[in-house]
Amino acid sequence: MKPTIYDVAKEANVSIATVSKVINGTGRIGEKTRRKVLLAMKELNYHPSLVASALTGKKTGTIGLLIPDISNPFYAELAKKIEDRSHELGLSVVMCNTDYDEEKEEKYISLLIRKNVDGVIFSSGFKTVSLIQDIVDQNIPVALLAQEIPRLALGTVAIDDYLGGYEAMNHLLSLGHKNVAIIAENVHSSDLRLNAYRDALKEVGIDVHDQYIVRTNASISNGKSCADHFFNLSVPPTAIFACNDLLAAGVMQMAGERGIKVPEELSISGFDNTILSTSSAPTLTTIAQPTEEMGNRVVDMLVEEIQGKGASKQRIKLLPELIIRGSTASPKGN
Amino acid sequence: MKPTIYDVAKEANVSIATVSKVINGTGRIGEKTRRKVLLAMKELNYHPSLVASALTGKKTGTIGLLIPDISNPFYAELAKKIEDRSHELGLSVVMCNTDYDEEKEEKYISLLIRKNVDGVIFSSGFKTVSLIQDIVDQNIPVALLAQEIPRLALGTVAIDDYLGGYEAMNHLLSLGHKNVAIIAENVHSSDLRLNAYRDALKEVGIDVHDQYIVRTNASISNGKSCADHFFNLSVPPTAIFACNDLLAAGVMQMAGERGIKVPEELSISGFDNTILSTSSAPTLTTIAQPTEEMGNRVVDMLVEEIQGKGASKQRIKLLPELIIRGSTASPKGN
DNA sequence: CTGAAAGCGCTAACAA
DNA sequence: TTGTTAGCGCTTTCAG
Repeated sequence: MKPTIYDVAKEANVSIATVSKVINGTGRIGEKTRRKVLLAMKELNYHPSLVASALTGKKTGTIGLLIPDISNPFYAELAKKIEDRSHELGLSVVMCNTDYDEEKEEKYISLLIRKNVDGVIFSSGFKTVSLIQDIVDQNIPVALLAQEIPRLALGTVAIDDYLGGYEAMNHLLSLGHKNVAIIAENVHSSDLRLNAYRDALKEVGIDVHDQYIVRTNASISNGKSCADHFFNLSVPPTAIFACNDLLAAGVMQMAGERGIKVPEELSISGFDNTILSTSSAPTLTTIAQPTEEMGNRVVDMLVEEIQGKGASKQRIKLLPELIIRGSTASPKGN
Repeated sequence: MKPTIYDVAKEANVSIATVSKVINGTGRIGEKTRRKVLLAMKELNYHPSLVASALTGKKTGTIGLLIPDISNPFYAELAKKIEDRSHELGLSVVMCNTDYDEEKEEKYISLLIRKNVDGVIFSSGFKTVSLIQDIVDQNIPVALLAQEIPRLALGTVAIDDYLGGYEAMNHLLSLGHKNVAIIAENVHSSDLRLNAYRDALKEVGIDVHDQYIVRTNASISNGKSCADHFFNLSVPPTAIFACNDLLAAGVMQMAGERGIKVPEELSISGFDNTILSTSSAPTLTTIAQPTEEMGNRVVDMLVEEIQGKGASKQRIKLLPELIIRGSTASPKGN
């Protein structure tokens, strides 16, 4: 069996209270006894049980991370930063991949509550907002990432999606494109990017055509089929704004398959600035999200909540940045 | 405060033992009481604490996943499959991103022990083998993924790396390449791929030149610098076998920067068949690992260990598959 | 400076 | 069928 605090106490000839104190550095302990105890712990290869200490009211040192799809490079990057920062702060993270599936979301929420996690980070793409309320009701600190929920007073770290959308559109329009399509996601952030899309078009006096607007879930294959749809229109767009790099990669692939040259015949802008945007050819013009800062700040925000100290809740909006690469150019004959 | 089993018992006018029984479906409970209890649980929005039940000797329902870099698409994919399967089986997974850092490895091992996880999956890239022994000593079930450790009698799911390396080399050589370089990783699986590299060359009577062999860590930028190194040789290789897609992507980028045409002037083979291999242009010839099956089987294997039933430990070697795409061709003048 | 003892929320005999 | 009770391993007063 795994050694317990009793074993250590016996080995060191002290009481369990004493052992507990040296483990936690609480109370005053004589240098000799401390050594004795430390030694006994080494000897027995003792690892204090977090389960037991959690039961006595201490924190579990665990946070939950709800993320829609870890195989999307953007989320993978975010997860990595979150994990990094959490680890620095001595927290471990339970990865909850929801696959945009409400049932999984629900199961995970319940699980996290039962696990007594210290807090949870909800990342973009969360469908069932009412579930978040469930967790808030349990007095479990929550932080929102890359997703703002207007009606919930929760600490949030996000980027300005409207601005990001506007930057992408502005770039495309200033290159001279008139027929610009958009592939948006079925999540809130895409609503804002879509608003920017519409506003940007109106601003330069271009009508918004519904046939140029499509919504889907993030994946390369969906990007391909949406592109295919656009290419089949009687007046195909000369530029496509894909609301994430995965979709953009799909568009680029389909363009390749149809023999459509990028950027000569078709300009493409992605969103997220993932690893995909530099590994494609041509490289992808995209909107960068500061994943590292987002990850750090959301963890820090959550930890502050957990420790109950400090700053009142806030919504932090970081600014996206347009990264111009090889997939965008002026339309032919411009 | 969060409701406890006592609150539920009081609300339902029964004892806590009864409540416990209906929660776990153990013992025999009258239909009426069961309903009463269930109702009380709903009313109070009660979630049984896993922490408490874990302390009484039950499983924690948690496994640890040690992975070197979740932002590497191959690992992200693997993590996703593992998470999927675990979730199906009612397990949650603590993500431990080690960054190939021995200190992090060590901290995580200790953490997982303290957390009383039911088992842990060590994925390729684990440096400090002795640490694995630590966890085995604690009687915590372990499964190895994509990484075989010859001296440890542990359940393992991996691919046949030698075969994978051989397939890649065989493809390159049969295209007529004579000067083939390799970029290997600093992990065990690359040893095997490197062996295959050497054997394949010898088989066709080509000398193995050390200048064509480089080892590094997986990243695009390392791929670029290794490629740069090769391009500067007096006799640059006409083909490069990169031991993973990240490195291959780097090679492709550097080739682009130097104006070297792929595949006309340089053939590239990757390894892993990640999302990168289809999003690049040209698309990348690579060796596919069956991530889904690997993920499923390693989880199943671990669970069997945990449940103590069944099959003796085994090493499962799945077979890799060569995927020929656009980045390889016969060398010029062949 | 050190130890005894009362819980934390739940499970699992054992009684009733 | 239901309840009583003794722990699980640890923290934390409160005494000594």
